[in-house]
Amino acid sequence: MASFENMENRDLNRCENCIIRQMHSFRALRKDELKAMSDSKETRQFKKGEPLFKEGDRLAGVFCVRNGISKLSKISDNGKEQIVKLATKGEILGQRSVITSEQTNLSATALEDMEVCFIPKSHIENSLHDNPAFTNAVLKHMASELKIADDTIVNMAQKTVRQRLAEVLIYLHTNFGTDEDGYLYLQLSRSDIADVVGTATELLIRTLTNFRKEGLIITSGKRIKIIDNKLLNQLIQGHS
Amino acid sequence: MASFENMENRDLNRCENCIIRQMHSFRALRKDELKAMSDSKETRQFKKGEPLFKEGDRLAGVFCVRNGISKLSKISDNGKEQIVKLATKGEILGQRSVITSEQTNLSATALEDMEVCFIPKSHIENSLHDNPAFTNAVLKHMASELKIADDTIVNMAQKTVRQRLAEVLIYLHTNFGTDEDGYLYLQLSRSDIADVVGTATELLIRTLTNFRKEGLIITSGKRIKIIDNKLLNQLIQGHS
DNA sequence: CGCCATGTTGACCCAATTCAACGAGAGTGG
DNA sequence: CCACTCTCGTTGAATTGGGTCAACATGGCG
Repeated sequence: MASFENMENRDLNRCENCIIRQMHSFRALRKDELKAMSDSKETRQFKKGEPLFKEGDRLAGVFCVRNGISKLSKISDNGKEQIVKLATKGEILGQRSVITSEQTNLSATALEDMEVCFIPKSHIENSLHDNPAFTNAVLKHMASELKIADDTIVNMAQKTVRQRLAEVLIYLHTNFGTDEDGYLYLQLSRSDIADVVGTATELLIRTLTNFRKEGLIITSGKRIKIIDNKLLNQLIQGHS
Repeated sequence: MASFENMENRDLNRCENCIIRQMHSFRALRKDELKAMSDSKETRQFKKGEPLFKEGDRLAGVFCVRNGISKLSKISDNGKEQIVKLATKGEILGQRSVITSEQTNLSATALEDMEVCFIPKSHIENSLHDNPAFTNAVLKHMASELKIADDTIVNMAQKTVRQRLAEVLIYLHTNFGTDEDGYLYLQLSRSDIADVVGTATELLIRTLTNFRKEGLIITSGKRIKIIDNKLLNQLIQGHS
């Protein structure tokens, strides 16, 4: 019996032991909540390019990313895609729409092969109902998401494509890191980068070319390596 | 004694009786919480143009708008102001930064003479700590703010000034209504409208002029009247 | 080997910013 | 009361930034 419990404790597929949990509001869940969650959760695989859900879907639960990266995006009225956020290991997707009991506002698509836990929404609802610590943690998280979103609004409205690209490159660098050669780990397609920046693919490529000519970056195929972090950072602020 | 209590109940300056309260998450507060809040709240007046707080301030509490309208804005790195949100009667300002115990991310400025209740943050913190219904209400509210912000990101990134202006006009119409002549009640300055739309004042004015020529709106001084709501709405979506 | 998706470049056009000038109304002080 | 200034609205014209279309390269991948 003791050894059985031990085994269970070591099982990394159990939410109780999931390292991912440490990274976000699920940290505030009690043991019993985690156990129940773990018993009814479902692990799913998504291949690169597959949608986790689409804008307007009604979700029966939330997705907890164990591995891989996904984009959260929306098609604007004039038909162009805008990527609002990149979500990676440890992030919860679909939380917002479960909280408000609405349809999802954004689509989620795998940018790499992904491993994702699907957690039925009843668990979230129950915990929101009777675990104030959890609710508070979620609230804090949502508050900082809102801050980021507000800042993004200002950037989109006021900055040039050049500045926004510089910002995105640094974001990709600090959040997803580099491979052994110093190239950005996350290899987005040119058109995905354009959709993050909020511009056309052609202009995105031209701006990348400029950066290369100015010695700010090096490219090798689709891979990008940041050379002059400092100048890139200056770019974001002052005009030039 | 009985008559005294009666008087107190009718006193509209008491949070317990404040009509504003019905409009938002404060509805979820208990009577005792409201009483305590009411005893330590402070009513303040702000004149048109005065700041309630500035980006980067540390707030000792939140502001509950009783009357008047304010803008929440931020100066971008290249020095231009972007208005992120207009807040009116019944809205709570500074809530986000109190929740995350951070400096404010946005500045708040009165666009009209305002009457505002200042509520020390301890009340919010206490209620978040021991009134789950309140926390949930705040969470829901923040979740829908986040949705709005995400949509704004997409609009800013993908729509033209013409489309964004159409959107803002309709927003002003539906949220703040019109005077008896059908003109928009909220008379923003041209440069404030430009700061909401995210463009230069000159272009804003030109776009307004185009709308006038096309019979979509009428202007009289700074006042604006929407004539063709339908066409304006179509504009926002399809290109034209 | 050839196909299809993705990356790249050129040229053109429209959208948006910027600088400059001017007019009109709202105080304000003489 | 007028002249003054200040801010705000408005218009013109020049310039830059960004979007679009079309052509072509490149590079996995069946």
